[in-house]
Amino acid sequence: MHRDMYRVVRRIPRGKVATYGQVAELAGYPGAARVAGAAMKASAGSGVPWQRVVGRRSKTVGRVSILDPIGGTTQRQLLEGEGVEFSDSDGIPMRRFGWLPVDD
DNA sequence: GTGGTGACTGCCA
DNA sequence: ATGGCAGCCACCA
Repeated sequence: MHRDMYRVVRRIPRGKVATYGQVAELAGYPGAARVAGAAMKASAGSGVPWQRVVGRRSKTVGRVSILDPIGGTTQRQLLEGEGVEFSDSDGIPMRRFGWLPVDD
């Protein structure tokens, strides 16, 4: 259920980001990354910090950043506002801003 | 109940 | 390193 996704997204710490696949898995739908995405778009206005959920290959989705086709600009703004830094070459340095469910 | 679609991901060319 | 194709899972028609 989308609610499960929301629950997971909501527990992402401020200043950290998670991938769709990660959210899907934690929500109880391993491999259903696409579903997570669908849930995100549906979450618009649901008070869910969807901006903290990004695609693992956020840099190469058909030649462009996946963060652009959507409300990419808005999302980026929000994330930067939380302290997440963007790299022009790698998008978001998951190595540092990737959310680890353990350091919750 | 069957078929098609998608804010994804991973492997192959 | 970039571009394309196939596989996944849940939801809507």
